Amino acid sequence: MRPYTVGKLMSLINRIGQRELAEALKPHGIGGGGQHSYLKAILANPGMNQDKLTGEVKLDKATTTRCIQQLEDAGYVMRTVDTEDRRSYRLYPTERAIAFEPVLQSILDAYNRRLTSNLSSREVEALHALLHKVYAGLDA
Amino acid sequence: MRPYTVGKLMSLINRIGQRELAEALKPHGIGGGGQHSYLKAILANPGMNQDKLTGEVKLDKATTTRCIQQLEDAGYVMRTVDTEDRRSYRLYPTERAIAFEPVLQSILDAYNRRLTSNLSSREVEALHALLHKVYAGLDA
DNA sequence: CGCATGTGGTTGCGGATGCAACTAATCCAT
DNA sequence: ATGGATTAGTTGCATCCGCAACCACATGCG
Repeated sequence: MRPYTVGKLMSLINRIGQRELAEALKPHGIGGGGQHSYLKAILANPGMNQDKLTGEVKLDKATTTRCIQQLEDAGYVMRTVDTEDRRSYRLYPTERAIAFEPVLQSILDAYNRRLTSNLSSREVEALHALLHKVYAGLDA
Repeated sequence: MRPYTVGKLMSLINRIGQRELAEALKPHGIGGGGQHSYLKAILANPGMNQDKLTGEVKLDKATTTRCIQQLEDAGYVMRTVDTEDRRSYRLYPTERAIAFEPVLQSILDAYNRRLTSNLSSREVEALHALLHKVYAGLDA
């Protein structure tokens, strides 16, 4: 009675969800994938360099380079060379990004609500805790 | 330090998991992504055409074309033109695929066990049920 | 019949992402 | 200090995937 495994379900949910989220962000000039994660991290922690950011977002540093490039082109992020270490950049949100933050948050909230629209708040909590455990197991 | 959202957790888990699964399948000439899903579906239901298969696996029909192509090249799948409808192919597992089935199943089982290695069997059940609900909500 | 419509499958294109190789700057041990 | 590791970031290449345009065959309606 279980047509799909846990792995397959996550794969399906994720693919559908990512597409919907990308669709919601597109009108704001923000591409799909991790871009919104990067922007959120920069808003929460201005001045970070790309390496730290890569660690926050848990993607590849090459992906970081490309997403930051796109966010910069879209006018959400500014990069300045770090005078302490001229290999690295310090990343800051632009005015546009700061003004956009509440909108971004509302889009992400709506997305997470949609993901869990079939679940009671107790179930959401349970799912969250279980996924945390799963992730902790993989990370090790 | 804010915790990850449900959406982000699924994204993280899925990315790590897909990579590991692809790694486990590579020695057998099976690429990552949905390829194993297609092979499993063909083994379970020989003679299907690609359209039905696309529905089973829930991916795009273009992706089906490419994955079947790869499975055929790797010697796991044979295609014969359907004499009833010459537009479509009937898909069959090769001897190699049939011999491989138990191995494939063990790899997928190991993957799902690894995903849930931090969870009790009761928790696995709960996670499974919750993901089903989430998926049902998205599908609608 | 014959053309319009529908359907199975393929291909072109673009986006996302990881790995590996590379550049430039920094750090460290001698 | 100086050469070898290390580190921040970039780029090339490969894979995966969806959408849309397209082709060939099938079906249905007049």
